[in-house]
Amino acid sequence: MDKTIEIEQLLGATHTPLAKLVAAAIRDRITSGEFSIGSRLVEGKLSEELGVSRMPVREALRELAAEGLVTIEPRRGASVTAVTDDQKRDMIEVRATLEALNARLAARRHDPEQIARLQLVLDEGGKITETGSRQDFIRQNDRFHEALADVGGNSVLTDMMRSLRDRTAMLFAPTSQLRARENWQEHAAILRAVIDGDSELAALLAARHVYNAAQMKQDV
Amino acid sequence: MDKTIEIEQLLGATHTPLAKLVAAAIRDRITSGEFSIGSRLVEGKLSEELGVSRMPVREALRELAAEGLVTIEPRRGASVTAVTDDQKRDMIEVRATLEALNARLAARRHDPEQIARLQLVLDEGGKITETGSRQDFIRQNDRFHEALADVGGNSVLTDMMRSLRDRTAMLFAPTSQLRARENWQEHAAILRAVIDGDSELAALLAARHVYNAAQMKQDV
DNA sequence: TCCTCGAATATAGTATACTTATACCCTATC
DNA sequence: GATAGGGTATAAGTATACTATATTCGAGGA
Repeated sequence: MDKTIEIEQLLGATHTPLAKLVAAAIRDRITSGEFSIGSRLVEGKLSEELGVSRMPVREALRELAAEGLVTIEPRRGASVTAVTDDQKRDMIEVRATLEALNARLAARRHDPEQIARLQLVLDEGGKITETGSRQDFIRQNDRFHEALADVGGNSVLTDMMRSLRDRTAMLFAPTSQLRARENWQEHAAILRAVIDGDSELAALLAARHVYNAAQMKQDV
Repeated sequence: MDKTIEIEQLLGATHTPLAKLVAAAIRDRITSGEFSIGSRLVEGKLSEELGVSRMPVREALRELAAEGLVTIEPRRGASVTAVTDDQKRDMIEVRATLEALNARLAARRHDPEQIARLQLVLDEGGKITETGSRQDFIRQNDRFHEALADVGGNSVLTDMMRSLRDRTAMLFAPTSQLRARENWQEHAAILRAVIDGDSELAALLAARHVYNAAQMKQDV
């Protein structure tokens, strides 16, 4: 039972609540595809596998339900959320709108220090796009969006965008080296608009960026 | 202990999980101001008061934390979320943007059946504004926004708007009969734009409506 | 007098045990 | 042979008991 040992070590090292670690473990297994869409997540099974009691597992499942990754039906238990095509469209639509708002705010606030940090992330990402692994790219992509959210400076918006990013992670995985490069060029264009203080352009580019990354036709 | 009896009755009547009922009870006490901002919500105390064990209370607190109503610090427990002025501004900004998006979508989709239902809610609300209690008004207001979200037809958006509505409930309580009447006139104007299929006007009115309800200057 | 260290208490985190509801399967009857 | 009803098994909901950590208050020394 590797997972058990792993969690116990983590428990010893950190003071993080078990539920958080369990949630992370389950989240991993879902995003990696080990738990396929619609499969049931039984509290007892998971608690045995992870070597903890049912309570932390239960809490973790509720947490993941709040994130939208799992669905809980009363007296029926938890299962991996099945995302319909409609819901995908909905999420992307909202995400595009929120990213646009954030880009607009970022261009307006125009905080030099945070923009410098964003520039740094962008430059790093340029290299990673060429040489790094897929995993590295995804992580750096996340960093860029997080940094851009910081420039925007709206904490509520930041949280919501992060949540949506997590929930759409599977949909947005870059399909090719070409798409990864395009993706990063779009980031650069957004940053330029932010630096220029061109809020409308920044908003437009950010929205379009989401649709492009989702490889969907934008019907606005 | 009235609350205890109340909950037990509900438990007998419905098959809703206790945690849901507990969450509702705590939510009520927070929004009604009985639990003031920043006050600690101790699991043991609440479980005693409500006549249930700590587990449902614990789950309820996590649920409320996910909604943003309470804040949980590891090993420190839960407290009523203190919302800073900055965060209020942030929430209103995001809410205005999302309501605008929804109104735009509603005007585009233009579903006659759902629009008819919305019209019904609007008409009812007109009467309540004049004769009903403050509580009735708040409930009807909620119904209108929920119905408008249905017309928009984006489920993800609907959930997010509901969450934001809950979190900003205190900020939006109508301060006067005059404001309540204005509020309802704004609703009527939004509906008209939706019926006309004028998506841009609907979006503009919806955003402005949020800022007006929050009694904030709109700086867009 | 104030600061620091430690012990006691309060409270969150976790485990285990018990209760209740749901689902599935088997049997009996039509 | 099919369907309805009951019984059993499985898993969620809830309670209680135990453990670990944080905070508070008091005592002792600087």
